[in-house]
Amino acid sequence: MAVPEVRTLAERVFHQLQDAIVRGELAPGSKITEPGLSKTYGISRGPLREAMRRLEAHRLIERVPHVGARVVQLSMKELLELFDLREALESMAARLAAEHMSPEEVQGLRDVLALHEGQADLKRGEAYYQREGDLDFHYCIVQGSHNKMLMNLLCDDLYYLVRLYRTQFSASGTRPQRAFVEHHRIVDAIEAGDAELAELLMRRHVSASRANVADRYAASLEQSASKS
Amino acid sequence: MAVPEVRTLAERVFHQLQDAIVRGELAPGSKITEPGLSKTYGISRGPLREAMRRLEAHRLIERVPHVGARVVQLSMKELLELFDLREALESMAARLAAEHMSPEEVQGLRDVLALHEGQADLKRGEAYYQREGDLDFHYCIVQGSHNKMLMNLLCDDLYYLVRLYRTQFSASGTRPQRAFVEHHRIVDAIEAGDAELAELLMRRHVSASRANVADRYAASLEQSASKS
DNA sequence: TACTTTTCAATTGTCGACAATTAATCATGG
DNA sequence: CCATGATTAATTGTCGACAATTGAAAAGTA
Repeated sequence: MAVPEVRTLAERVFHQLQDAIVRGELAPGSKITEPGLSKTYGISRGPLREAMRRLEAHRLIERVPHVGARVVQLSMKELLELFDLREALESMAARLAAEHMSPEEVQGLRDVLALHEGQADLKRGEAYYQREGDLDFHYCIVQGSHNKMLMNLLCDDLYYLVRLYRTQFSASGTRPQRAFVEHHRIVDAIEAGDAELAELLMRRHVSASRANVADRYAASLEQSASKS
Repeated sequence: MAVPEVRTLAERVFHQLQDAIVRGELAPGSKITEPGLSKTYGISRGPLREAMRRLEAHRLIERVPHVGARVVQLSMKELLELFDLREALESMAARLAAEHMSPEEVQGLRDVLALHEGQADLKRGEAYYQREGDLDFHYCIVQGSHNKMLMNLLCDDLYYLVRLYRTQFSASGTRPQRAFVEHHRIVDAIEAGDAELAELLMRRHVSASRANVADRYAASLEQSASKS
């Protein structure tokens, strides 16, 4: 993956903080203070504030004037809303990808799937790799849409939020295997240039993913209820 | 319209600059410098840079490290991409609105249309009010979706870009009248709770709007070609 | 004259200090 | 003992100055 050249301190700290949040080192909902981070990362508050502004723009932290900032914490309602957005946007991306992707790009997609499958064989049951690979797949399709606005929206804004909650509600049971199959069907449709089918399959794929998350959440609620 | 309370200098200047850009006072593509704006608005570069970061987040300006910032300038390709995004997102909003809007909210929508129609009678032919009213209408429906993520995306990010190019390629010919009718049909579908129809009508509505912009652009190209 | 190199002015990036606001602590009175 | 109000410590907002980088103008050479 091409690491973007970092030309300023603010930019470097932005990426460091982004990583820390997505990896869960900074827990969702936890408060972050400027003097604290300033000392942690060894920079003054100026560039730190710029980094925080960018995090706010990407919706990874929330700021209140004169009060402070805290790491974003999505409710289940909001997490499901996020999936609804993905359904609308990624199905559109799949349609555009089917219309505009070059043969080379399609081959790249197949490579991602192959790599992905190899990892799944190696680490069957470990959801972590599966989910990262899943996101790579979706990332490629968005790129294939050749729609700059859509790429910005999904890759720069929404996917970081998705990654944040990836570990918490990752796919379970037979879902990973089924997701594999769905991925292949989607690539088939794109390769065939069948825009309508690609759109439909992607819509169903994201919708199934959403349902899986909702089910796991409901299950976790029942479990915690039976304990008390 | 509820003006958000401004609690900091950076926030105030952010709104002032946002207005200046959307109203066209700062031309698309024009370069903006920190010392310049700092003197214009009578604040130091600290809060000004925060305001500029927020403008960048909303995609109203573009910054390059160590070089500077300039007001965003969409190519026709990007402008049409923006309409594609709206088509996907607003059709989704219309579907959700049909499912979740309360009778009071629907009445509010009707009020907007009535006000809108009165203005159109008063100022027939003046596209400015028409387009502002149009955006109000779309704004209301997004609110009616009750999807916070969707509201943020459309109202905070995309609509400012739409407003930027509203004057340049506003509806023409019989388009405003037809847009009126389409608006009413959409509200009818929402009031009837017909989510599928509302989604379809909104998709067509935005698509027609997009086609109108593309036509006007093609026409302006022909005109400038015949001149030279 | 055309091209390269050097210099320099302007702009952006960074820092530390001070002012304004907030939230928690503590004292006071009921 | 609880509630209310003042005090204070901590955090955020703002400012001006200095350092680093860039792009262009100026000087020098083939």
